[in-house]
Amino acid sequence: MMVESASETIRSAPSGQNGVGSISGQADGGGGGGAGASGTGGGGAGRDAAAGADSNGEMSPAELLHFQQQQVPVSVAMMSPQMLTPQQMQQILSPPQLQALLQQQQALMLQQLQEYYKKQQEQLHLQLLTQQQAGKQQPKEALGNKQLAFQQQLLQMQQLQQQHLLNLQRQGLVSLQPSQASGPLQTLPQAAVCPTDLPQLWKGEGAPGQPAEDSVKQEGLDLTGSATTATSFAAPPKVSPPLSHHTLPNGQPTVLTPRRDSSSHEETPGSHPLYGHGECKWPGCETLCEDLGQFIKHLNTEHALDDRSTAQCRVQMQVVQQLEIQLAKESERLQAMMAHLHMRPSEPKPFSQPVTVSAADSFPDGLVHPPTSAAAPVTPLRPPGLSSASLHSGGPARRRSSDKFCSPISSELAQNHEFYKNADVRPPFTYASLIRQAILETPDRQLTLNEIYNWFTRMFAYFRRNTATWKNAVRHNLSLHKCFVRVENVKGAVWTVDEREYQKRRPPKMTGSPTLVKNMISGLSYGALNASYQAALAESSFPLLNSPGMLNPGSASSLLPLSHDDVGASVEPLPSNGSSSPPRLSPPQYSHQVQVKEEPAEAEEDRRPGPALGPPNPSTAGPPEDRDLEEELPGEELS
DNA sequence: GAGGTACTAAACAGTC
DNA sequence: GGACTGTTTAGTACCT
Repeated sequence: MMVESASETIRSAPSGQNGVGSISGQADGGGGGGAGASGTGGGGAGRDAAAGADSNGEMSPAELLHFQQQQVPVSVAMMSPQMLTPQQMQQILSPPQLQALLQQQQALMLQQLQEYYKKQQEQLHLQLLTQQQAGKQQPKEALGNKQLAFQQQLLQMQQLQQQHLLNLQRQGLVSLQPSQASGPLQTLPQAAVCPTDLPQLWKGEGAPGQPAEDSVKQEGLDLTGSATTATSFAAPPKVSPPLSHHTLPNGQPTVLTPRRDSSSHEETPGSHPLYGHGECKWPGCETLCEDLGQFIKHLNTEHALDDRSTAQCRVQMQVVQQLEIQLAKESERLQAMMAHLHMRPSEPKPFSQPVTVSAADSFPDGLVHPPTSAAAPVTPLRPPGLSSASLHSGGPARRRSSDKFCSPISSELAQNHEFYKNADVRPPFTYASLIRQAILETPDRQLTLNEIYNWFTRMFAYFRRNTATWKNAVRHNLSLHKCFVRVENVKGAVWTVDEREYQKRRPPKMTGSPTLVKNMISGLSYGALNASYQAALAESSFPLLNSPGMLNPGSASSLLPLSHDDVGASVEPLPSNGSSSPPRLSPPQYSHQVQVKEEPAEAEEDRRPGPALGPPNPSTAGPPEDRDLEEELPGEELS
């Protein structure tokens, strides 16, 4: 339960919160991004802060940047509360005293910080308003440039704000609780730190001087980090800033490594990972050092254990995390591509589509699970409609709600065939439905027990282990459910499915069950990733969902000749009284399902490499055993 | 809480 | 005798 809810949260986070987090949230600036600052910044105060601007309230982009850069050292100085280093304070003060002092400083710093950024926001808004008024007499290009400059400044300011808050966080002055932080505070922890943010982040505090063009370029790149989710600016939509959105055709943001890191990270023995090509590779430094000794000296002096270095280290940690997520995504993409290239072109490839899931989404427990089969590499993806609760379920998993009532097993399997085949994930279907699916997938609708076993192991990586358990369960289900009919053959016995019995054992509960409807809708939302799946559901599920009882068994079967299975079965209102339906009215599947198998299982097994949904074998159509079973079943139903 | 359903485990018997 | 197949029962858990 916890896992599922957590993963749901995570699932919604990557595209939404992350994207809006650091970058777009900033881009929103006066709007949503600065919830703390801009929320109160709508007024006209802060004129003194705008003293650097022209009397007209107009500022050129260069002036804006200059203004902003001038403000930075002041803010840094203001936000550096400690005359003593934290280490010194720890030595002097006792823990309670330190705690009290920290809390006091936290309150003070937060107040100052909020006031400062509030002023900044107000000033910016004022300038923007002034410029908008003045821009009525100006060409639109000029207005666009000024607005762009404001946006850029806003971005820079908010990045600096993040840096400062990061500093405070590192000092323990600000606790970054996602729910309590105001404004950019809460955006930082989940922020999608695009690698291209790095130069800007590093230099935001340490390197105030930055060319305007570089700033524009970097901010443009910054936005690509969240370009897939939000690129909204506080500016009017008319303004289309010439920001370069480097987005791949598949929608993934381009991962651009920082320039300084574009060089290889070769590390020779005796070298330092932060030293290469004669310069310091500390983020944002690039100080030239002639040799390693000079670099070490530089490292100890310039990058000692202080707040700035620690904050930069923390940011670097976030960068690494982001890169790891990116790596996970790209690995998934690679796996899907490889799977695609090794499959028949006509075969459904449910995971070749770019499923954007976060790493936490992919790995519910945060770990990379080794493959359980040497031949089956784990594809740690969650198929649409599969809740995380059903992933890696070690014990008895109850998944009735997501089983037959909601998800058509054939569609699910067709969609996620590769997933279940490779991932050690228990399929969210009952044994009965799986057995039935295995039988119905064969041309002659019959399987021996061993073939059922083989189908399980072939289709699901999960069933490649604990064979005794699940095979026992399969046998148990075959014997327990009347829907599975054993037909004796000369060479053995085969199992068939009595569709009527199968549907009979599950009374329609779809209507009037909020949970089921909810689950089904939820499943449909996942299915939206696949157009065909959605279309199939639209044809089958939704009409049934909207108008229960409108379909009779025959029409339901005609919708999906082979696999109307669970949708039809779960919705079809079978008569409670078995005698009310004509006993001889065989469902379409049942009419041709019983055909005696003439060939050994292994040979047939080899001819069916996958979930072949081929047409029934005409040579075996209409055997006499069909009649035998039909004569046998009505009596069973009438009993 | 009752009833239905599903899963797991186990015992047992028959067959090969 | 062992493996496989099929049946049955019991306990447990989940859901309605």
